[in-house]
Amino acid sequence: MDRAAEDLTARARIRDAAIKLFGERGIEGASIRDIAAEAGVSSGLVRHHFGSKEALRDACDRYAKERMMQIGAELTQDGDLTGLDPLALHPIAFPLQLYLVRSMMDGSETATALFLEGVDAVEAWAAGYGITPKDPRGYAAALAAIKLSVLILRDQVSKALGEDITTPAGYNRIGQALMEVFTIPLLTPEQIDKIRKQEK
Amino acid sequence: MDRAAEDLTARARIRDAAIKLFGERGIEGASIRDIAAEAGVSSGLVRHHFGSKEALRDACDRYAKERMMQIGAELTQDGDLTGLDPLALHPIAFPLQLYLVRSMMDGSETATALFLEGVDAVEAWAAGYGITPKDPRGYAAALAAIKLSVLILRDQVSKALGEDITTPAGYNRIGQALMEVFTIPLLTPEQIDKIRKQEK
DNA sequence: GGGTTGACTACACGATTGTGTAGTAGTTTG
DNA sequence: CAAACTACTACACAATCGTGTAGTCAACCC
Repeated sequence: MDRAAEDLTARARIRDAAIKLFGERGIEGASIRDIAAEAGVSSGLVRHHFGSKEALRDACDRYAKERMMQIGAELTQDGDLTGLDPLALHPIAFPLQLYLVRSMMDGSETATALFLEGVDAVEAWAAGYGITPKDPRGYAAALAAIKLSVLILRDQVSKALGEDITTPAGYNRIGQALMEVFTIPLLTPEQIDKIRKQEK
Repeated sequence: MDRAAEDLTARARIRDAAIKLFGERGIEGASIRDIAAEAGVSSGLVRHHFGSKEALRDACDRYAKERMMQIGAELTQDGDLTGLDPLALHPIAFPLQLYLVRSMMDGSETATALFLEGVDAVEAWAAGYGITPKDPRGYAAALAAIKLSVLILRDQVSKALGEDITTPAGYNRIGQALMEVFTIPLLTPEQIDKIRKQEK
C-alpha cells in the first residue's frame, strides 16, 4: 500500500487511508484531518469526494465488505489456490479485516450484516458436517465471534505471545493456536450437563 | 446500581457512572459531562475528585480489577458458592467486565496486565490438566481472548441470537454455547498438521 | 475561445471537548 | 468564634472536531 499509493487516485488514497486509520484507532479516534494527512491531501478534498464522515465510513464499509467477499470467493473457488499466495494476501486482507471488525464494533450496519452472514455460514457448515450442538445458533455465533477475537485483542495477544500477530508470521501462529482450541476437547458432554443443571 | 445509588457517596457514584459509560461507549465516547450527568453531579466535581479524565480512568481500572479479582476469589475459594447467587452476581460483575475489556482495547496498562495474568492462569491450568498443545502460550492466549470475544461483540452476537446477551439469561446461553465449542472437536490433529504444512 | 465542470485548497463557523478558575455552603478544627 | 478545609457549582478558556463557503486551476465542451 506504499509504493503503489502514488499511482492511485486521490479518492482511492483517501479511502485506503480511512480504512487504515479507522481500523487502527476506531471511527471516533480518527479525524477527517488525520485521514487527509495520511492520504496526502487537504481535509476539504475528503468532504468533496465523500460528503461527510458518515458517508466516508459507508463507502469504506461497502468497499471492505465487497473486497473481502471477493478475496473469500477466490480462495474457496479454486481448490488449488493458484496464484494466491497467503503471505502476499496478508498485507491486503489484514487491514480490511481490522477495519470491518472495528466498524462493526462502532455500530456499522453493513459490517454487522457481514457478521450475521458469517454466523449463517458457520451454522450451515456445522450442520453439513454432522456437528450437532444443543444450541446450533448459539454455537455458530460463538464460533464467529471467536474468529474475530484475536483480531480485536491483537495488542494484548501480541504482548502475551511476545510476538506481533499483525505480521504474517504472528498471525499464522495465533491462527494455529486457535485451531488447536477447536481440536482439543476441554470438557466432556457430561461436565457440560452438570454445569447446566447447576446454573438452573 | 439504581436504588442503592442514592446511598453512595458522590465519588462512588461518579466512579460507577464512569465504569458504566466507558464500558458502553468506550473511553473517548464518554465525556466528563456525560459521566457527571449520569452520576447526577456537576462536571467540575468529577475533576475535583479525580483530577483528570486519565486519572478517573486509572481509578476505574484499579477499582474494577480489584473488584473482579475479589469476586473471582470468592467464587473459587468456597467450593459450595454459599451466599453467592450467580444470577445476583451478574448485575455487578457484568458492567465491570464490560468496562475492563473496553479499557483494555483502548490501551489501558492495568487492564492489559489483567489479561496477561489471565493468560498465565490459563496456561498453568492447561498444563495441570494434562492438556498439551504444540504452542501452549499461543493456546492460552487464544483461550483468554475467546473468553472476552462475546463480550466485545455483544451487540452482534445478540442480533444473531435474537436475544440480548447482556441479560443473565442471554449471557448464560452464549456461555453454554462457548462451552460446546470447547467440547466438540472440529478438526483432527491430522488435519491441523496438513494445514500447517500447507502454509509453510 | 468563452463557459462549464470537476479536482482541489484555504479558511471560517459553531459545537463539543478536557481543563482551569472563582466562588459558595457546610463541617471541622484550633 | 474564627480559620481552614472539604464538597460542590458556575463559568470561562483553548483546542479539536465535523462541516460549510469561497476560490484556484486544469481539462473539456460547444
